[in-house]
Amino acid sequence: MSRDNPQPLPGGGESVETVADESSARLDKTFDPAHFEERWYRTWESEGRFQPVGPPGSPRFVMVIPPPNVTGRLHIGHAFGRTLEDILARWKRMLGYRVLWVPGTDHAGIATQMVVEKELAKQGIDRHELGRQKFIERVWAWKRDAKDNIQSQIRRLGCSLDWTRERFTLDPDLSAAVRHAFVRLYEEGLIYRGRYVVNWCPRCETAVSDLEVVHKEVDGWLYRIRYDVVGVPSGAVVATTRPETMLGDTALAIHPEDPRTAKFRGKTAILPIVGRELPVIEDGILVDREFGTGIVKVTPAHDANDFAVGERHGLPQVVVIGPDGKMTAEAGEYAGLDRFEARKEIVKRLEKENRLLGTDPHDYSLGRCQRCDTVIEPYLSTQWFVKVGPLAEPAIRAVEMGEVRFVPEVWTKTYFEWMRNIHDWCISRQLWWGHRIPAFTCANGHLTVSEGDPSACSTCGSPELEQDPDVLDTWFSSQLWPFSVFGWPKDTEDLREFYPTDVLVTAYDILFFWVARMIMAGIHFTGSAPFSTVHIHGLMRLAGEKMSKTRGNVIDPLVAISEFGADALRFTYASSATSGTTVTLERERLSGSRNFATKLWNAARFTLAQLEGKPRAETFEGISLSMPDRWILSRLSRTAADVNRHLAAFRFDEAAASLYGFLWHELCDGYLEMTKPVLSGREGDERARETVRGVLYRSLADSLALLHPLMPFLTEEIWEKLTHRSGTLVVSPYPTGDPALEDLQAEVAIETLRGLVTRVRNFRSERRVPPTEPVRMWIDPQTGDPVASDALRRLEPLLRHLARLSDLTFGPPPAEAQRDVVSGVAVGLTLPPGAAGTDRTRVEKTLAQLEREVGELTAKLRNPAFLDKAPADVVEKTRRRLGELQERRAALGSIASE
RNA sequence: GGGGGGUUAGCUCAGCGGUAGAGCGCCUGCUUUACACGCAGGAUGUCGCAGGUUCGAAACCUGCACCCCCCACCA
Repeated sequence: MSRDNPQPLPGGGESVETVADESSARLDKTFDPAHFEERWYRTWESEGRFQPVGPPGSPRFVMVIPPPNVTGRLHIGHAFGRTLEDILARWKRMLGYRVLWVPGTDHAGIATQMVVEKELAKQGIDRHELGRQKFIERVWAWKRDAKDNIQSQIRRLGCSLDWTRERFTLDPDLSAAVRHAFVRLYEEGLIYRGRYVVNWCPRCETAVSDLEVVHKEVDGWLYRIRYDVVGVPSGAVVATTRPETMLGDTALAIHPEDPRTAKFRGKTAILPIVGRELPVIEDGILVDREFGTGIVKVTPAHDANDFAVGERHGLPQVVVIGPDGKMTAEAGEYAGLDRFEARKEIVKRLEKENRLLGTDPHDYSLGRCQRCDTVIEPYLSTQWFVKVGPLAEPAIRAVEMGEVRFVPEVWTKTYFEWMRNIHDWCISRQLWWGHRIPAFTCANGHLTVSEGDPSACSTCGSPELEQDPDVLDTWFSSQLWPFSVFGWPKDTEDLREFYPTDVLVTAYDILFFWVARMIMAGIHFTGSAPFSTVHIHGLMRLAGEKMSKTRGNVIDPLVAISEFGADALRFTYASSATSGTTVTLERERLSGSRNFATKLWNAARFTLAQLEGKPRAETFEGISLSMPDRWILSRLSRTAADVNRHLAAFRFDEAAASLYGFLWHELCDGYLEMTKPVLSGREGDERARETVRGVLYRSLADSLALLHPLMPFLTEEIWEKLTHRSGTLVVSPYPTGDPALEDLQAEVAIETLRGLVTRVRNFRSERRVPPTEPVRMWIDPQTGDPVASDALRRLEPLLRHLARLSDLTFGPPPAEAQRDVVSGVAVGLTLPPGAAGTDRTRVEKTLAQLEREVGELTAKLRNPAFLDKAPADVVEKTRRRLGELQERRAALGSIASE
């Protein structure tokens, strides 16, 4: 089935296929989701189904989409999260909530800039040739395409987002929110500018935050180098993993209380190669007495620790590695060399000068750029920072007080760990794509930070102002997303009505990048946490391998949709959504979901064919329902209750499993087969048929409704044929279970019936009896649950039909019968004379197992401690079970001992 | 260095104090008029290892082993 050319359809929502009445209730014989998926999406959207309905102030359910980056297309992991959100949105909508789910995209500063740079590089263009203005225009063009792609992908998935409220982090109003937030934090002293050693990517040529540095353990070397010290003939031996930085050394440091290094106190060392004099300083914070030689070289411009030491001791900062990762003029003869080349050269030189005393294997963690994997360089530069501590405190409290809760709960601890050890956040980026920092410098060097573009310096009034060329970390704007989409900082109606939101769904990889910062920003700027529940799902893996863009194994959800259908992909997501940190997407599971969709389709075809043009019971009150009717309605009600419970607990996997089990194994395998004798006219009267039709209708209708959040397209398509109403399932009431329909007696009776049927089939199978061969069955009416036994008499025709019995007798079985006990009911089965005999090995195997279990339970019941301490119901249950096992053993034993 | 998670059927995973489960795969039958993307039946688990708590442990506790994440400014 080709999904590439969806049927062209006339625009507008009412565009449903116009077919004559007679066949309008029929479904195509073959199930092809391509025939209706896109059509239904257009219908829903054009009818405004995704916009909040109901009066403002009525119970609402609000989510904002985690805005996808406009770097390219969505992968299978994004589609996973959006599917979970859509399940919640559709579920809540059907429950009658005023649902709003806000769509949008993120400009994703560094990521998008890199993608476009790469694109340009293919054409041999460097961004610097284009210049800032022209380059940004190119990025905007890229953004438009990417946004369109993402939007169409999300639509194909079926996500019920209110597209009339779509936002982009660089939209004018969202940009205004960013400037407002920046200025406010600046004025509160929570944003500051300063010259510090920051994480610098020499390839991206920008500063990055701590979170954007990925640490990996490497097998490295520790170089031991001898520095001459005036007045100490032996010199000082220092150890370093980065010899190239020694050119920037401006001191040696010792611990003030370390006797080993006391002789260096107050001395002056000579920096090898360079010849610079280095004071020996004493610093108890930097120097660990336990480690190495007890002497540390201090390089304030190339190490964050050394920088702090330099500040404490007023040391000069000598920058020897430039922003491009090449040695600077300060590096003398090494100027222009790449930092790693320089390391080799310097090591060679030290060896030659006999200063390299040794290289020891040394494992350490090396930071790399999250985006390009380049080794991060600690680099001294002027940057903007957020002082995070004061913001973190209330955000920690909000989670402690339960104002925000994580599901699953394990993530709470991770959140606390990070928040309680939080560091200031470097927010300036030396990029072109993003929000320009609203800071201006005048000709006299004064700084003006302003929400609007200022016309004059706030200090000296100079009109010559230059805006800071840097942009903000993309997460600075993302953290405002849950309220900036509603118009903050303006006091808009939307903000009042839809903020704070209810649920945020995201993967754990952006817990710190985004979730934690949203909580901080939300509380700080609006006074409320931006959501009450955060559902954290695992990262999507594809059949065992980790999925990442760099590995190139990113799969476009559209590929999966075209092969299996959107509903199948969604159902697979739901049923795979276990609480672990990784979620595996298996091809086999996709085809399983597709099969499930087909199953439902065919069950619906059967049902529709039965209902077509015939009367059915509209209500079940005051009419007599058969045991199977009562059973399926009871199971339907319980399933509805289960599904609601599971969705409320974010257990999408359990919800999917409940629906799968009910629809396939109870409705299809069970009830549909039970109705056939009645529907075909072989059993029952017209009134019974009307009742069955009514139950079928109700079962299918409720199943469709229950399944709709998971499989919206298919269910809506069938719903239309079933109810003759177009596009209404999306807003139909969600079944929550009807206690009046729950019927324990019917469930016990039918389960017993099904057990008996299975026993007969199993009997045939083990004797290799073809279905045409007659099998006789006896049921001992004295045994089993009295209600069930009584019901079985009335179910006799059904039992005969399902088990294909030639004869069924209520009475003690003859001696030659194969006896057994099923759900407490004693039965006997016989074959016509001359048929194959008992399968001894099988019976004996079962007997052996029974023997073992009987032994275990007997011992348990002989144990006084058990009788004394276990709850009475457990003891009673054990007794009953032992009784059943013994009965079964006796029944089976009678034939085994023949 | 700190923290978290995992180890259950061939595979992917539920279960988290009272008889070991699902889906897929596997084996055996099947023109049972909705469905072979199906129907029916079946096999398969010292629940990582060792102790402990308990009448009772896959589940709780303590070690151990192996895997996977995250955080971290020890030269």
